Amino acid sequence: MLSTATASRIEAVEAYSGHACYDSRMKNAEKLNETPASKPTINDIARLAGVSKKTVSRVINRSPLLNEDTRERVEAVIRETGYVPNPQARALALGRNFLIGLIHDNPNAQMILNMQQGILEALHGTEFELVVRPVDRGSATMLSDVRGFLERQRLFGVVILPPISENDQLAELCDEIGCRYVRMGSAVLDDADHMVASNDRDAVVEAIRYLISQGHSRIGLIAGPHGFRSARERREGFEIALAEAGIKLPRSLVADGHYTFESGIAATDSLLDLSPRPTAIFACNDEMAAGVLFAARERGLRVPEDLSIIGFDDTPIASRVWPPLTTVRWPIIAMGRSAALKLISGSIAHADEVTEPSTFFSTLIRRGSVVPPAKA
Amino acid sequence: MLSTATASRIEAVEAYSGHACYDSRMKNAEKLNETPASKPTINDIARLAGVSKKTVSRVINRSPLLNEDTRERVEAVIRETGYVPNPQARALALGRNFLIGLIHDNPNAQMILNMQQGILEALHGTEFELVVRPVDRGSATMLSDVRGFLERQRLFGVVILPPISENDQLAELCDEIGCRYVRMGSAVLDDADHMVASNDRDAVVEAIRYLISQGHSRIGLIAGPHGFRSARERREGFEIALAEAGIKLPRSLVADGHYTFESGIAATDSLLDLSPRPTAIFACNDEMAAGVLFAARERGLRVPEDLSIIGFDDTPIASRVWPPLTTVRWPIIAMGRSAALKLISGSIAHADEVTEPSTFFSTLIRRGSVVPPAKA
DNA sequence: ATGCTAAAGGAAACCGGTGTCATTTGCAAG
DNA sequence: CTTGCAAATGACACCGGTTTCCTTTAGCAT
Repeated sequence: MLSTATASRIEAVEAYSGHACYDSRMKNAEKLNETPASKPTINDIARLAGVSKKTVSRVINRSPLLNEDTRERVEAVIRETGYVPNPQARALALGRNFLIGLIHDNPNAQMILNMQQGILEALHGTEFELVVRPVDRGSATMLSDVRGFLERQRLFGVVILPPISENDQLAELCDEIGCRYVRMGSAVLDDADHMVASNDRDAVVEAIRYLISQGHSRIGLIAGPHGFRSARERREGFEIALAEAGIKLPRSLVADGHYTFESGIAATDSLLDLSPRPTAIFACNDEMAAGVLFAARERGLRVPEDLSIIGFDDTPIASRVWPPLTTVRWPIIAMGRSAALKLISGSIAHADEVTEPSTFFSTLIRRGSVVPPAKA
Repeated sequence: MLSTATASRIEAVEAYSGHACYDSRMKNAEKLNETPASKPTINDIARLAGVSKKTVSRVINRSPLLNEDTRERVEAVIRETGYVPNPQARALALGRNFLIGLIHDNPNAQMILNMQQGILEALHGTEFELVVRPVDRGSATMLSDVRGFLERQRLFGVVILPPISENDQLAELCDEIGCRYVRMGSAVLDDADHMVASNDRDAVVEAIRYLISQGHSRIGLIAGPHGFRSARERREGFEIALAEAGIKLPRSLVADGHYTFESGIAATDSLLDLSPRPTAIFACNDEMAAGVLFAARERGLRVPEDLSIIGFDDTPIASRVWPPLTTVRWPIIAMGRSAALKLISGSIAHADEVTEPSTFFSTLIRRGSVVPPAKA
């Protein structure tokens, strides 16, 4: 008798040391347990419906092998009790979670958040939740970090955002672990089941054609960072459009950028030092385009009269500066939604035969930053 | 014998109907299972170390009741095998997940993302993951949505972002369910364990004092939406600063805004229609301050010569417009980190006695959008 | 030596689902 | 009237941890 009391005390200490969280809320939780209102389990449903656990499980999972009467009886009990299956138990039994991971290494907040929004729209009403996971592309342990994350959490699948999505090793890792994945990108990087792409190159061709149609021929380019697929695609679009118009430009009209505001300023400074200077600049993203505007103002240049500007992404900044920037909009939210649907289709009821598109098209948004060049 | 084969086929159908996901990757997963490399479980560790499951569990949970020899032996096996406890099994046994939820209803992408960054910094290296959950504050089912989310997922805790954090019912709901929570806010809304606050009011007092010190006395205010605590705090700061300087302004110098760019433009239009018009405008966030700048430009006003502007938040837009905006910066990332640490401290090893601050201080960032007013 | 206690560790139940396999029942064919 | 087979359902083990409770062992006073 005494030894029993002792043992209890011991284990109390043990528990305390384990996860020390004895605050006031614990008491509330205990009270909750006392009430009969604690959540019903599959056993409760089985008992109330007079069937076995397995039958309830079959109802939950829409097994076609059930008698209609049984199904309806169980469903009635489920409705009455408000029963919801415990996702942790399901995850354990299935060896797989109902979590979708979002892996990104991108500095563009708006892009990530729009992507999240699109994914969450697709996940809404399903049992899936979204887990975010930023990674450090520079880190030597990046791959093993992600591996640990995927293996430990046993995610259902992941959406990988650019630019880290361009890393083929990451995709291979997912394959190896058996984790579904969808990569977002500026061009087709993988097969249709694993990829959602925008057509950056075509969009840039359209943008540059527009500049040319307005009479520009000395057009500067602020490129994206080396090694980024989006940077390559956008630059190729630039070159294609010039080539088809028969315009040949000196190498000096192409400046390097890093997709940052500051790099946009620096690149613009070098471009505007040229003589004759360009009458228009295409920056490979809006951050840099905002830098172009900023740098132009610092020099007292008027935009668009003295310099036309086009950006890429249609982030909020593009419409908030003065003048608002002409830019390329790509359907981030729709792409996020599509990526998530690709992952979970087959696991959700109403998604029979829905094939999500893999390529999305961007559009040129014409605002006030482009006019014909001043007569020289 | 035949009936066995039949049953197998039946259950195969059953499984198919349940979660239909028979693609090529399934095969990979099966192959993985065949390899001996499949993840070790607590049973493997127990066997290899020659102890019981419970002892391994005690090692994992740092029970003080263990013999040092035993602990070291088990830890050695854990290291060798690279064993990591299965979070799903733990979640099931403990009745609680190792997931931190982020509940928000905010349109400000940069704020949410910075907050995520701060939280993830705190979570890094722990077993916790971050699950994001946007809610619709207008929706009638908001509370029951969140309830379902919390109960189903059995989250360890949640961080609630403004403005939804100001909803007391939400906090009560967390209490009732027994889910830890921390609310972020512009003023103290709850006790120190459940709250991380910035001092918006004081920050605005400082900003307005600065305008006054520059010689401004006709200062317009673009307020935030009714019902937002941050809007109230910032407005009070405005009034306090004017009162202490003995400045009395007509009611017409206060315009309503909704924290959006467009509402900033509209409010500015009404303020600049006044005669005499204000020489400075304080907008309660940067989005609206950008709207002020935009609207001023549309009228051909020079900023800052004809109109000084101060914003609030120091979002990227503040430094990317021309002229860059003087604004108030609050330490979002640090606050996010602190919120997460408040939640998990006690459950992580190295967090003994660390008490996280509950109030954070904002600073005025002086850029180019404020100069003394032109002599009238 | 004996008895008592505390420390250390193990056996088995449990968390709430799913998978495997067996059983019951109904019905058509032989 | 069996026999054979499919449909419907159930019993039970299992997923990988934690908790409860019990046993073994060692140390110490009597």
